[in-house]
Amino acid sequence: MQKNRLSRRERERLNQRREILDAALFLFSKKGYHNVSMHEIAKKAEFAVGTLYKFFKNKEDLYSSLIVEQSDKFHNAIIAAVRGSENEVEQLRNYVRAKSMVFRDNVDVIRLYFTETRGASFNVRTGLDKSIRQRYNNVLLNVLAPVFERGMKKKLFNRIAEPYQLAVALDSFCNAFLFLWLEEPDQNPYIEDPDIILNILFQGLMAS
Amino acid sequence: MQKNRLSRRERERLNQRREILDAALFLFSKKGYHNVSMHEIAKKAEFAVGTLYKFFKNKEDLYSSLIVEQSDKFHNAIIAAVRGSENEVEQLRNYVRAKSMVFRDNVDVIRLYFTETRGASFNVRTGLDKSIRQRYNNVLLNVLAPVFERGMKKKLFNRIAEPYQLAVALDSFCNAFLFLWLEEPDQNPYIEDPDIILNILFQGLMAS
Amino acid sequence: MQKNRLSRRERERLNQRREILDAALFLFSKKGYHNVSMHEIAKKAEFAVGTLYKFFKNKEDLYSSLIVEQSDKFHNAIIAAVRGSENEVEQLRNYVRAKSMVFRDNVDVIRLYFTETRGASFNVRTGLDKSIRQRYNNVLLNVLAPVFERGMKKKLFNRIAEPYQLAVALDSFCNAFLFLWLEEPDQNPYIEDPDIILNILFQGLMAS
Amino acid sequence: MQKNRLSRRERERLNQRREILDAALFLFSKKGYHNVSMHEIAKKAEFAVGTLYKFFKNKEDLYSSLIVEQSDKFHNAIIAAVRGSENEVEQLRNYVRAKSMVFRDNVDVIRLYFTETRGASFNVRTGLDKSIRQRYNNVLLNVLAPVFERGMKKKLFNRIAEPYQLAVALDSFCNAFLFLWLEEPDQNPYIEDPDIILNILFQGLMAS
DNA sequence: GATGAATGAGTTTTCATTCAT
DNA sequence: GATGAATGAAAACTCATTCAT
Repeated sequence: MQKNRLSRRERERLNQRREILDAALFLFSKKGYHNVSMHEIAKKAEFAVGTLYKFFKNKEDLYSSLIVEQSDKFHNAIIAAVRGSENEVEQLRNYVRAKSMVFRDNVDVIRLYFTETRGASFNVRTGLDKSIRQRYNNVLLNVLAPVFERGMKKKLFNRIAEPYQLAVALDSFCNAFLFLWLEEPDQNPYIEDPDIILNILFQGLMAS
Repeated sequence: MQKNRLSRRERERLNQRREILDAALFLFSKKGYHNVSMHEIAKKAEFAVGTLYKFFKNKEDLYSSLIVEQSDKFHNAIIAAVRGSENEVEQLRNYVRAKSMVFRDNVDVIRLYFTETRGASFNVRTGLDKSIRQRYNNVLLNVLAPVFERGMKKKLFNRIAEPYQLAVALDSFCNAFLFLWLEEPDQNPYIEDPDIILNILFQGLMAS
Repeated sequence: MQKNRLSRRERERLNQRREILDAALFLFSKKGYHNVSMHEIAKKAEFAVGTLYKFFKNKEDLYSSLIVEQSDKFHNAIIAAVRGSENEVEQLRNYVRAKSMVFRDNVDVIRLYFTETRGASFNVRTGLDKSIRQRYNNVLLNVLAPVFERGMKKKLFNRIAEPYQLAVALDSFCNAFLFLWLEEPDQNPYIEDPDIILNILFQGLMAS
Repeated sequence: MQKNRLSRRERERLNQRREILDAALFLFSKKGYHNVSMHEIAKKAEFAVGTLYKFFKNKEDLYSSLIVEQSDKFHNAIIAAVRGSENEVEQLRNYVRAKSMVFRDNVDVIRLYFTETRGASFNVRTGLDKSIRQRYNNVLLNVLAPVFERGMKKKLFNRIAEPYQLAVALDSFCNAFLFLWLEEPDQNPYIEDPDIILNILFQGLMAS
């Protein structure tokens, strides 16, 4: 039997933290950092304001924790997806598919996430944005780029550019097309079929 | 024919508006919407706070005007660049080159711009973000996509995807690579040579 | 005609400052620093809270200004009184008389003042207490002690102790007796007749 | 005769109370009533906050108990010192000596004590200050004044003032000079030699 | 009896906006 | 038309006190 069971106390605390973060996520993603007050979060989470401060040093800390947690969730889902296959082409498909899922299942958070990665994050004093950008860059560098690298070694892919550049390119594709989908889900079916996105890259990439 | 000359009054007003927007731009791009006060802007622009409200309905309006103005500047520069050539390949090069220039010359504003286009714009209640996204989409749709369209008609390009999709793809490339440059200007030389960016797309695109 | 007239604006501002300080003085002296809120002061002074912050950086600053101002008023009154005579014995009488007046006319502030000079001032982070103690020490050192010094030189006084020590002694007398009066005004008539206080010191001091 | 031994229970409780008061004393004397939280005291005393409320009704009560206890300790030490001799002159010396000791050995608490006796005690709603002032007045009235009274009867002292007035005078001397010592211990050696303080009073007091 | 998590009233401070001058 | 003093709602955060375990 597994031993890493938490005490009831600890489990309860974790649950409460969860509930606070969920409430905060809901509100932040709907109204943005500066338009959500701690009282609002407390009310939504059904706690007293003071309780929030037992879990998080201050508003900034709460927000950071939230963003880091969500980012990690996203990144991990993507990493897992890529590792779910041995075949490089399939790995790329999985990558696109996983990103699509993340977009689809987290519609409301995704804009928040992009504010911190692509946009101007003036919400928190600490370089939260930079830290998350770096975390994500690691995904590109250590997970996606190697797929291209291996594919090239196996002569599956033409070396039309450096692996890291291709990683950046594919990722940017996904973001761009998925944002289109975000805007008008009906007209842009990229979420259904990863190949729509991959095709453009593959034309030059695939060794005939 | 009446020259569309403005009265001294009008010119003065426009100048003042200009100065307010410049001050606001400087401050917003440095500290973000919520960390800049109207007093700060007034002081920087050397006007009284009350005066700001003669030109802009409120803080939101001032911010919107600023973003719209900057966006238009960016978009116009890009459109002009594309129209600077007759040749489709050259037009794509100009596109990339123009985007690079915009990034390079507006480093501080560019993040602000992306907050409103890619990230989560919670600064203003009105759908400023949506409006700007649409404006930019028009650039892709009416300026960049036709380049691909014409190139295909002329058999310069393979029809590896729909023109609009290619436009989105190329644009996302530019953004992604230019962001890398933003992060570490020294290691990422994309700004100097547009072909680094174009190459990936061209591999499959160019008719052999 | 005198030229140091202030503009109407400046006079008004000074008046407002005055009104704020008066309200604050009333409340602080009645309830103490920590038991008075900025809202309370604002209400009493009939201003909006925000206005208080136009005049004072923060609560601490408001309090400091108040205490420094009152202390200076007290000190100046005492200094002026001593300088009001040429005769050393009369100067000592004036000193006691002036202290009595200060106590009598500022009953409510006097405790506040002593909190900062004798007691433990934890109200303000800056060493306000030390600064005021030093200011007062200057009064003893530069105003009262010289009276004893001169009196000794003129053979009016016996040198029963160092001038500064006598200054400290006389002052402590005054405080002690005046506090008794503060406690039970009716039974302790020290305020009326300075000689009651001076007598004890004079017994040994006066050259027969 | 029943030995007034306490049960183990009671002794334990007293010990705990002691530890709480010690922790509180340390913190209050360092930071002042309003800058110390109950949690801080609980932590320092190594109890849960709730436990503090078993011993003291509330923060105010805890503070009052502390001040009263300390005051009594001071007063008793002084009373005992005076009673340590039969000779009136020696009794006055003992008084000064005992006050010096109290100051020297309780440097950190002494300011707190004076806040409650001389300054403005706004910490507690109840008239703690008044009650302590009265207790101390009893020391002057019932212990120190009688020394002067007896000395006068024995013709040791001149009747230069009423005994109670002399008591107040001597006490105020001590306080004033000991505060000087508190400020600058090196330059003011009053603690070493009680006669430095007594001399001024003695000049007129002592029957030649 | 002891604990310490939870509470929420109350505090200081900021800042967009107005309007008398 | 320009000014900037005045406003007061609203925010983040603290902490004495309670009470279920």
